[in-house]
Amino acid sequence: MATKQRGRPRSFDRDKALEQATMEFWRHGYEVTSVADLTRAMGIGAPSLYAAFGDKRTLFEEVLTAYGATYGAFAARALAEEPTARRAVARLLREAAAEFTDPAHPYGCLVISAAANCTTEAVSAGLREQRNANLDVIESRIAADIAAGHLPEGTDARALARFSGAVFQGMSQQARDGAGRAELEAVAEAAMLAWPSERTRAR
Amino acid sequence: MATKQRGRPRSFDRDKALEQATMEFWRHGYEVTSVADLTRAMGIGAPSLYAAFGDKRTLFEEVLTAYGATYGAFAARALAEEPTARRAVARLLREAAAEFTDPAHPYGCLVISAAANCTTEAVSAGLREQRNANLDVIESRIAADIAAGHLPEGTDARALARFSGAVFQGMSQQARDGAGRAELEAVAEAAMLAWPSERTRAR
DNA sequence: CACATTCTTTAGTGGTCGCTAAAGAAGCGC
DNA sequence: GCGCTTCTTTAGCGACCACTAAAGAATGTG
Repeated sequence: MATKQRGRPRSFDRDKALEQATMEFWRHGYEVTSVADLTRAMGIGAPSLYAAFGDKRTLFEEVLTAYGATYGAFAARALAEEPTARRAVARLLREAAAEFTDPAHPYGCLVISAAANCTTEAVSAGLREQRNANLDVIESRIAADIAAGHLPEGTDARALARFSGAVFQGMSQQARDGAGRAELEAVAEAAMLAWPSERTRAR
Repeated sequence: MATKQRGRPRSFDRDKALEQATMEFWRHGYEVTSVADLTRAMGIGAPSLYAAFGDKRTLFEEVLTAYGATYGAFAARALAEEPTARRAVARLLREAAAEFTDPAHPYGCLVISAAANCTTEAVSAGLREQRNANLDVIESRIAADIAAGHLPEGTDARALARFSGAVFQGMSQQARDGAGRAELEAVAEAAMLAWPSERTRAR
């Protein structure tokens, strides 16, 4: 309600500015990206940034949310839409190989690389929790498949989830180091060899 | 020759100061660690640091060299001393699980984490090259084993090396995120399931 | 039109960055 | 003792950090 806006209208596209901020944080990480870097990339003055997005930390949190809804959404989709844990992780890693090397944006995963060497404890703790939460999702999917008989009884769900997450994070690092899509797809394929084979419920 | 030192002697232990600098860079990364952080940790004034170690970048390079000869030496040893590529990588990952979680020093691998979000291009390029060089070592060991008949002919040496490196890097990240030694050992063990089984030369 | 509201622009704040000139302190040979 | 050398201490360089007060500009409402 009351969508009538009074006063001088904003002269820039807020979403596009947020997108540019995302690219900056993605490229250089939270700590190293300066407000001057951001304002230059966003094409606005510092007071406009602070008026529209709060301070640097708040802007970064909004960037993270937007990232999770766009570039990072493939991960949640893979883990939610596939019928089994094995297929979910296989798709997660396969799509990560493509996403991490897409030349349309910085390489690797923002949540993994932008958090590195972050001295702002609140930010680094939040990102760490986000990564560990993703591990929990994978683990619970594996546990469910074990309970359903799709994976062998002796399977260590926590270890297999950690392993899968480690490969995911390693792929992000290698994408940053210049690995190409095909190379990362080979890594993803190799990783799936470590998984126990699935069993169909019937039989 | 001419070991006689003239002038006022240095009042601090250079090696211990280097060790303290190593810990700082290891904890916070190259870019985020300030010279003020370093001088505080090393217990010396800024001019003493510059006289003894050059500038920040030169000090970091010396830290890297020292790290490779001590905390990071296990990796080169594992890759050099084991008879086969498979055993070399298995040992590399197993020992990494212990090393990355040793409470006597910061978690993870300095070469991997200290380079993250490093805007000083010379530094980040050097570290990237070091990581890629390690990949090459693993790949050549695998290729040698394929040639010697220890690994199946169809084995993709580059992919298997990249996979192993990705797990190594992922383990470093997870150690930084709080994973314990046992958990990382489980990851290492899982990773080795992706390797083809070895064949002895005598059929 | 005047006025209130909200944005942008200009120009800074105190603090920290990597780094260093200059002066004082501590060892050597003589 | 004196001078020479090399270190440490003090103090501060210009540049950048995240952030903001104040003034000007652009819209709405009356």
